[in-house]
Amino acid sequence: MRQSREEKAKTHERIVRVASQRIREQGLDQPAVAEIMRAAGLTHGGFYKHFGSRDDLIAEATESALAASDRHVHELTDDAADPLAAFVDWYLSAQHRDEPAAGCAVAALGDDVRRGDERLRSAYRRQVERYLENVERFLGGGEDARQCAILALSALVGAVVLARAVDDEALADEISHAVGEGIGELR
Amino acid sequence: MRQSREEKAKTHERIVRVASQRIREQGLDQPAVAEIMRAAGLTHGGFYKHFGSRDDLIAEATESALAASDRHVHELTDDAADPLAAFVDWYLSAQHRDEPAAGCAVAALGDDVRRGDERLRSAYRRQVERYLENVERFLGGGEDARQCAILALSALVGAVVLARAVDDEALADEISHAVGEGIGELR
DNA sequence: ATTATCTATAGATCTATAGATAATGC
DNA sequence: ATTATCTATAGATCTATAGATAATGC
Repeated sequence: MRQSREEKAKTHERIVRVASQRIREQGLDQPAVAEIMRAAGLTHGGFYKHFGSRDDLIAEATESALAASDRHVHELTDDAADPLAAFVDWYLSAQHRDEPAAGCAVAALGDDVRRGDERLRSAYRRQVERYLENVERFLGGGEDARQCAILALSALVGAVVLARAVDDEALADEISHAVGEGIGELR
Repeated sequence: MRQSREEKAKTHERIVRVASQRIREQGLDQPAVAEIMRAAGLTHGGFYKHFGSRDDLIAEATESALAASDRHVHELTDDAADPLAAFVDWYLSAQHRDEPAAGCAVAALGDDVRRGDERLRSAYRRQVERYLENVERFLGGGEDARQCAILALSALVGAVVLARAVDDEALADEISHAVGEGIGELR
């Protein structure tokens, strides 16, 4: 059953990708090693030839999930006529709200990262800073652009956290809509 | 070692109070029954005379934590000259940021409640609605007061989630300050 | 007699490791 | 010969239960 080194590297990446989705959906503590390996098409025994510990995988998967957010922002906005609108519309969309596994790790993992170690919190901060740089640029870089960017990002993250947690889709829609309107009026 | 019924009711409340602090600090999954009981000054064996299951305690503790937020808002604002400022200043304070165990459960448990059952998500929604009613009232109840209240609450929750998760106190302070300024300009 | 709490433990689950298997690459 | 993955399991931890203990309240 042994595979080549190239195959092993692909396997490693597949485990990380599966884990980065699972942690956004279930949190950092919930997905078991065996479950992640099964989802990656493997048994749990080989896990420790890829990672020193479960914590190592979780850290790598968290970093991967956060980096994916940054790539996604650039894909959405690099060629957009209105990059701020493109970013905000995605962030507040029902699809993003309903698919945390494929969405922003800053919104999906905030509470978990707070309780995590330095590596997790540092990666989280770096993605927050990248978001702020992007939103500041979208806003045109005026005098209070950074303050506006912080307000906008906080409102976006809060809106997604609230919209996902409440058990009322009409309220979730109302929150997303109101925050979208509010951010539109910031510039 | 047996105690009276009145004592038992007090014990029950003490377990719930301890649990409501632990879950805000550590999340819904982390604190073990034995750990909560130890923190309440008991052994784990008696737990199931108080609660049908661990999930029952977590649900009761979540409801208790959310209700505590509502009481706290009223204590802060009922006699305040500027209720909105009193609420926002508390919410964005370094003390609130640094003591999640005693703070707002909407910010501390958003990601966890999303993954939780109907009872948790319903209690969460009710507290979100109570927050919105209060903030709407603080804003004077104008035409777009509800939309402003949603924007303000989202920004507050997002700011606390971000400020707690990043590993840079200067950035955390900057986030809190910027969101406070931004909300001040809403009215 | 009842019952609130305690000690002890069964059963389940999870991380991590040991040793076997089989394909790679010298 | 090396090593990527597999099967099997040790050791730790957690929920939930069983039975013992001792204070309450009829």
